[in-house]
Amino acid sequence: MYEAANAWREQSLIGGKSLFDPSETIWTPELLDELDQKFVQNPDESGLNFLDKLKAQLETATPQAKRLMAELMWAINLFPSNITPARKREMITQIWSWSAEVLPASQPFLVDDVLGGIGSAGTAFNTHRWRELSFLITSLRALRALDTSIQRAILTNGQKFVEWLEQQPGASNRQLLNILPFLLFPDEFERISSRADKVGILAHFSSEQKSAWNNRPASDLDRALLELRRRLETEKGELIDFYSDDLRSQWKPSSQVSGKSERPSFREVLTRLLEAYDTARAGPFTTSGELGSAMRAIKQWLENLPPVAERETLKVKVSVGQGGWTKTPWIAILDDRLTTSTQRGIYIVFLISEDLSVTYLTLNQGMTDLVSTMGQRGAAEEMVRVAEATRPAIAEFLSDAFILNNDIDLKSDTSAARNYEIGTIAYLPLAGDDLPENEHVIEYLTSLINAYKQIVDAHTMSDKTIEKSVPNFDEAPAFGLEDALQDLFLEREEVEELLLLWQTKKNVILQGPPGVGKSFASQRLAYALIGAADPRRVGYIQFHQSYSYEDFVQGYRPSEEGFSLREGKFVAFCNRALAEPKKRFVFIIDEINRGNLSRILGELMLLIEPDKRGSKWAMPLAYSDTEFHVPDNVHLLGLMNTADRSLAVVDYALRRRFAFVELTARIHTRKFEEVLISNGVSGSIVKVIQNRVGALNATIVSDIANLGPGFEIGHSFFCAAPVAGESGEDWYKRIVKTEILPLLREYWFDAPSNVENWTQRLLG
DNA sequence: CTATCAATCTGTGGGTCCCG
DNA sequence: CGGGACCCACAGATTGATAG
Repeated sequence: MYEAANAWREQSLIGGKSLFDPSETIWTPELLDELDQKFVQNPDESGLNFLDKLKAQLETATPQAKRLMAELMWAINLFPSNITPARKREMITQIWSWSAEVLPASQPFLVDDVLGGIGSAGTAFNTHRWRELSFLITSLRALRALDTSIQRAILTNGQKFVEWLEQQPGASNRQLLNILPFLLFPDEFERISSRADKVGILAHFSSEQKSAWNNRPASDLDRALLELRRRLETEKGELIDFYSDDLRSQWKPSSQVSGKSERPSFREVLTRLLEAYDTARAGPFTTSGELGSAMRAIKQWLENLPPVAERETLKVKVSVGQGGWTKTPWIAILDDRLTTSTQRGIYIVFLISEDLSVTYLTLNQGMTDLVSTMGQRGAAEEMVRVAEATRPAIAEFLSDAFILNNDIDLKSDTSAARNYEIGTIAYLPLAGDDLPENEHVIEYLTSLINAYKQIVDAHTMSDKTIEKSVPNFDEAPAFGLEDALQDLFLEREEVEELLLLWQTKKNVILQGPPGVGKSFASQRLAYALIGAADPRRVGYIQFHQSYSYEDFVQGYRPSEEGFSLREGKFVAFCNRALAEPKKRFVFIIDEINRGNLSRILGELMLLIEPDKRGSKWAMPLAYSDTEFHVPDNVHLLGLMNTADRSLAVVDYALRRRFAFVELTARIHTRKFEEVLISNGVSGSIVKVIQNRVGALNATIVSDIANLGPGFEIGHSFFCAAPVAGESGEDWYKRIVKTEILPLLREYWFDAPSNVENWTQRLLG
């Protein structure tokens, strides 16, 4: 590419010869004047595409002028990488062909290597192509009017070139003003086509503001950039690229969303979408106007929903059709680690029935890909198989309102609708005229996203590639002590001891202050105990004040035909464990101290004891006659926050049935240092954390009257890496301000001076 | 019912221009 | 100075139509 650019300079700009056919001299003032007449002075405002208009404009031009136009087109297309080489070739040969001459075959200047492009010029370069082309023609005409020796000087000296080019009429805002100097003098100019980016880089790395740089001529910017590049390269000792992820995040921070307006209700945004769609589908397909805004509105609503917003990998897509109206509009939430398209994989999707009477919130599967590989029938079977394998793994994460089958009716006869119906794993119908309140929608979605996360985790942990697209729970990968140790802050002996204790006592409680990684550890320990990273065999619930026996064991729930007896989460889990007695199962109860244990467990209080497992202890449950027991292969893991003062003293019943394991803050361990360093935090910041937070913890521990060891600040607050572009110091301050200080205010709510004092000490 | 296709969309850009 | 409008090219997505 650089060679081609150089050849262009020597052969055409200086020599005046045609690039593709050097026997002819076409880069002449006369031909440039002709193109100026036909093209620059003769704009075509009609609605045709660029090439058609150009053809008409050049209708009466000489063959030489047409060939020159083809080569000009070549020149302005040398830089952009956002236009494919094939497209570039097509345009160039087409223009050349208007001259009634075939482009000599096997052009070295038209191969992919030359036309592949060197940097994106963005859409504007295409949109404003006519401006760029006019600018090039005008400038070259001006160049030719100069003395030959001056022409030569300009074309061989980068500084002279840019100073001359920026003087040409219409130069401001032309991307060629950035592109041409780089093409001809790649060592002196940046590979940047945008003035805005140049200004952005300079403003970031210098003391001058954007506005100051904006007022400078292009040559100043380029000189300053060259200096900057040399300085940075000396500092870093390696070549730099301003568009490398590392540097780019520094000078071009991603735009942040401003959450200014009040959040509308889900009911409003969905109703608005339905009404706009209903109105629009009477006419020809288009998503402009009200329908488009309604689609954007619901997309934004979902994107800003906390459980979606806090997971970067979740993407929202909305569709009402493509080319034609779909009978089944949908709004999907996809995790891009599993799938980026509704054509494959598992995802969350709202499906709207054709008559708009009902919207189903579903967990569903992409079908298009499957159909293309295994045919309609095979795909249908596969989807049913996947749905059946997935349901048990997610059941306990889903809100009770969900129904775990594919019995939905989209009231449409299209194949798309039928495939959605077949692929449904779980669903929740929302009646169009009676949509739930925001809080309920959020609750449903949160539980569904939680369930979805299990599937994605199983998928990513099993290290299967997307082609398999569906997690295979039957082949959950082995997970052993070593795997657990990799991520945990615990010593080998501690974990071995814990696992041994857990195997014999069956029930363990992990307790500790906030931020010691209890939740994180619980999953790894569970996998280590069962020997496989198999989410199907790990249950999880979180207790709260209103958690009840009915939720946990069994109870009557409202259903279509009045009330029906339903299994609680734990009983359902035990029944699954019963079916596979050779395998271990783990049930995790987060915040176990927040629920009223004897009220929630009822008679199970007795049955969970390690020596009361097995069928001989089976007894009927409160609401039914069938006998129940907790199988031997079910292990319980409770999580308890020792700094939670909202609860009463842990009662004796709990003490007697669970073994207690204490997790402590591990700020002074080598592991802690390693994790932080690998996150890009400097050693000095690590020392600062260890000193200051260590001192704080010492104070907390010694404050026996109010606090004590159970209130220490845990290490995991600092285990999240700095965000892109954030310095180690900013990161530390952010964690302190957003995580640690709020906690301290709670701890010392009656001693604000303590908080004040520690705010100073922590922030230095 | 299935397989394939044509038509037309959206998403995504290292974009600019212009308004408030 | 932020944000919307602009509306090109490409790649890929989506869906109804059509033929088998």
